[in-house]
Amino acid sequence: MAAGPPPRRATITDVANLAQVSPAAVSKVLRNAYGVSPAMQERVRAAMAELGYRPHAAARGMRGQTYTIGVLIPDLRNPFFPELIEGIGDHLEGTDYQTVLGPGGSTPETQSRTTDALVDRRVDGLVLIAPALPRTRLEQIARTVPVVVIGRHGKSTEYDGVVDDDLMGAGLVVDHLADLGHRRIAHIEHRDTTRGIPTTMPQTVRAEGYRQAMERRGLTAGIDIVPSTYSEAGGYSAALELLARPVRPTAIFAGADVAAIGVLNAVYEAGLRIPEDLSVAGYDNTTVAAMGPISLTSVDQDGHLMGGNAARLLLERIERKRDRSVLLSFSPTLVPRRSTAPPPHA
Amino acid sequence: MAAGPPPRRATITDVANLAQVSPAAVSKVLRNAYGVSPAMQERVRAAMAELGYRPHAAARGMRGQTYTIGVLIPDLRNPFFPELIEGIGDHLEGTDYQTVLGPGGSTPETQSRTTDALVDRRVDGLVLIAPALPRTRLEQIARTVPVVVIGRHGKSTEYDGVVDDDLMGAGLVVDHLADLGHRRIAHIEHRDTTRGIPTTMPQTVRAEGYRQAMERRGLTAGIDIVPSTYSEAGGYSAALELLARPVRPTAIFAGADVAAIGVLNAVYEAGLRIPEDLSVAGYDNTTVAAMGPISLTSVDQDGHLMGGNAARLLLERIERKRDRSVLLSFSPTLVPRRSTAPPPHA
DNA sequence: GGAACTCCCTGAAACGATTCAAAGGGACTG
DNA sequence: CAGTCCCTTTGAATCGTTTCAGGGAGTTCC
Repeated sequence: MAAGPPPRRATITDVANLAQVSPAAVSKVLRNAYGVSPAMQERVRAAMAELGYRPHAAARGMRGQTYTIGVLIPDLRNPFFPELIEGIGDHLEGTDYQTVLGPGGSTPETQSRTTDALVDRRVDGLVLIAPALPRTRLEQIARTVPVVVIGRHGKSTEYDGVVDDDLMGAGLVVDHLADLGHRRIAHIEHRDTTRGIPTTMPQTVRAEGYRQAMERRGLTAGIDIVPSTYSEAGGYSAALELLARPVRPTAIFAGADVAAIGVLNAVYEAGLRIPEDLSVAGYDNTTVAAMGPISLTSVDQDGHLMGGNAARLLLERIERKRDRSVLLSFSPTLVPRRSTAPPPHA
Repeated sequence: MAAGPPPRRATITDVANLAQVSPAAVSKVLRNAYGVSPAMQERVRAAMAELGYRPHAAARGMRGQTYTIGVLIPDLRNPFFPELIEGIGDHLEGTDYQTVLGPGGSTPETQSRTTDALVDRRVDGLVLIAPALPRTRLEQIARTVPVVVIGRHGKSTEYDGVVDDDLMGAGLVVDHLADLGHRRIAHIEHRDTTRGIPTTMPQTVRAEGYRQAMERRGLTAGIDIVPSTYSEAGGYSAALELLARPVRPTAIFAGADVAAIGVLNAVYEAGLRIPEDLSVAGYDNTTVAAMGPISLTSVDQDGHLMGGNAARLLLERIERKRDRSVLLSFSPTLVPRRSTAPPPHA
């Protein structure tokens, strides 16, 4: 109906005046605080509705909370992250909290800047997705504001953690390939050259899981790790290197789907067929992996579940229901597809 | 070195005390405001550094600005959006502004909620990416805070716009296919059933561009639009429908790459070959399109450029350098790949 | 019937910055 | 040398909300 530009946003005082109560009372209603009669509750709500009142988050933050949860997201292109975000958002649905994303980039510097920016904006809690920051920095942040770290394996007393068991995930892939009869299974690892990248990152654990599983299956001789990056270009160059080996591997386990795609490109260009000549597996079970023409065997982490739990842990901290730290480790599952099969002449 | 938890965050007053100046002076230094002597500038900066002072964004927002740019991002999985975000971020690099993303979902209701949440947090400006909100709502928001809308074709006096010329883009695809000899070119359109979705959305313009181009090329009889959704499932089902036609199209132009992927799946399962039996083209030139095994002909929009310009327009508004609205329209380019070729027996 | 509790509710003081009017101090002008 | 002007600096008010210490009005209990 009314379409004119509101000359001024209604404040808590406006509401208080209209409802004939004190601003403090309105504040209580706003926060569902204790000590409010139904009658006043009613009147205040009516006044808020009439004025179209919306609380000023920044002003609230000056004394109390901002009802904002900050999420550091390093790489917007990583198709796994939206799952996490949705998990977080769904868990926060119905609460007064609002998710806000800070694009953090991939370097410790940019991530540090973005995290600071979120802290400056007084978020009530922080979810850090696979942060490339040293542990001391993480703990320093966690002393300022409740923090949940997703995807880092190290434990800390300062913050909570949610991880996928990458050690197990890598094992699932090796077992799957070994069961098919492969003995020479190569692995593409993400090896970051930037200093300050900690060893508790998923890529390191995945490589370690690969190594352990190979040993467990008695395939120590077939261990072959190519350091590269989790990217299409990284997978591509690593695959070229592997295809040039005097004795080629019969299977390539890329530590991430994106890298596996690069492998597919290289294999495609080399004129080899998948899975007849070479098996390829990835990690993350991204939507790309599921596409018909690609059909990539991959490891699935339940991102939605992980995100939801991260949000839960964070709220527990914010609402002071818990004060000791927790590390939640989820088990991944293998999703076999057409990119893996028994090796040639097996 | 010092690792202990700072007992309290330094405030502007702490800085003022240490530097022996007034808080107002510190505030000026902070904002690079006029009327500050180099000497004081120097002393204040030193004090800020010594205390590790960081401005409290919420408190700043109470009177002045928050130095925060809010970005509404409807679908985190859309691989085109990261380009835009990066473009925005790069343009803001070096300024005091920080980008913050609000995950908006795909419905008008959730997008409206997220936008409100950003406004409640007093962002200085708002970039709305392909918002599914009615124009009146957009204008209402724009009267509260500077707004740039990306991807909507309608003009408004209240907000600025940045669009890709989808009419031209669709024409590029049709021309390309027609040049190859195709006459029966089908199009998959995104038809939203939700009420309140305006007709200035890209999908509508793309469909119109397809129609106009077909007529221009004298292929009116070959016009065949399948309403579906821009998603893998949507492309899949639309392709099934098209493949079941008594007279099959020789080329399918999906309005988005994701939908094109669905088409590929269906075609793959039907045992047809691309491009020998059928040509397929998409839109958006996502990373998936470039992958070797897929190699999808697509239309490229320069997202980085568009995002950067959106940020520029927004800053102009925030800094009051301009008060009349602008609509920037960028021209897309065609990226031909292996998924398109002359039709069978041509 | 008075003391002790409960409940609701309120006034005023924060929170950390920005803004604004005005004060102070030189340098320039006539 | 007084008057003007300009530039730097400051004190105090202000933004919208929460917090905190009480104030009043009923109840309950002995």
